[in-house]
Amino acid sequence: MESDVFATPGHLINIAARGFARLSEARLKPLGVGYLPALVALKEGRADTQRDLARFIRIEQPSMAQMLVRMERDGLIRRSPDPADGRSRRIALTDNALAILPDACVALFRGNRQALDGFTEDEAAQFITLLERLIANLDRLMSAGSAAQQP
Amino acid sequence: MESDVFATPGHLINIAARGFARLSEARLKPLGVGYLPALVALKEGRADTQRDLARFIRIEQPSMAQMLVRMERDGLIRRSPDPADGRSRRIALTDNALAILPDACVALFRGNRQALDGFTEDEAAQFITLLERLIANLDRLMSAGSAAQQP
DNA sequence: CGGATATCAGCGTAACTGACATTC
DNA sequence: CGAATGTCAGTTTCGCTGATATCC
Repeated sequence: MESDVFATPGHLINIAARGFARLSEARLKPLGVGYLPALVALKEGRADTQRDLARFIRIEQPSMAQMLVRMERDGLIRRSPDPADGRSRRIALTDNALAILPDACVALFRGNRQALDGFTEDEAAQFITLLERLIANLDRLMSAGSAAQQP
Repeated sequence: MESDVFATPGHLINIAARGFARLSEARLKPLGVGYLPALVALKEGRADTQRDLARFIRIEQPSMAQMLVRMERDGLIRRSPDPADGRSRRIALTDNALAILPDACVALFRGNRQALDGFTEDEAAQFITLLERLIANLDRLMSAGSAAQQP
């Protein structure tokens, strides 16, 4: 069985993820790499509380909280008490973030386009589709927990 | 132009990588997730010094060194002075690592197979190919970017 | 000496768990 | 009261850079 560990999706995806991270870090210079999904989610109104953001980004609350602290430190968000719920805080983008976001998105899209250099339209589209199917499988495996084991 | 940040390869790959990491962490219970590539590289004789391992795994030397410290701490490797080169140390797998590795690889392959559940043979093969092309593109982008630094 | 190998020291991010406080 | 929201504290992993030792 010539199964090559170094040609598994898991390993390759890990390499690709690190490559993207480094490229993005170089290009979105002043901006934390991991911030963008949260910033865009906020801008598009997909979430405006820590809880919703954490669910959307798919991380736990403390991780989200920590990121929000950094984002606030970096002047990207502001948090104000929620009048309707004393436990909650409303998260809003600062003007600075709104000013930076468009360029950051442009850089992001450009990096993604270049990463797909040489891909035909069909290949790019299928790649996205396959990735989404793979992620769905991983979700299913995790939520199914350690109970399900079928070869 | 569809500008959905949440459907970019970079973002999806990042989600997939975290999914794989969590799945692997759950399955390779006693084993550090990131260890496997190094362990397999050692077993297959693809590298036996820190320098070669770092190049193969594609991380910097201090990162590799730190991982080797953890691996040594966890009883997976042993390092002995290289008689032919006083600077270098030969890295060898312990019996414990050799005993654990096969099962770990089985678990790894099973996870990868399950992640590709529903993929046809062609889809799986093409997915790998596209990933490798994407990684090559990222490599090119990074080396080009750092090489063309002119003040 | 100059270059390669490894290590030390320190930083930053990203995630986790567990234990609260506060408030609905 | 019980559940939800958020924060605090501590840990681990992983990666980086920069600054040495040491050796070829």
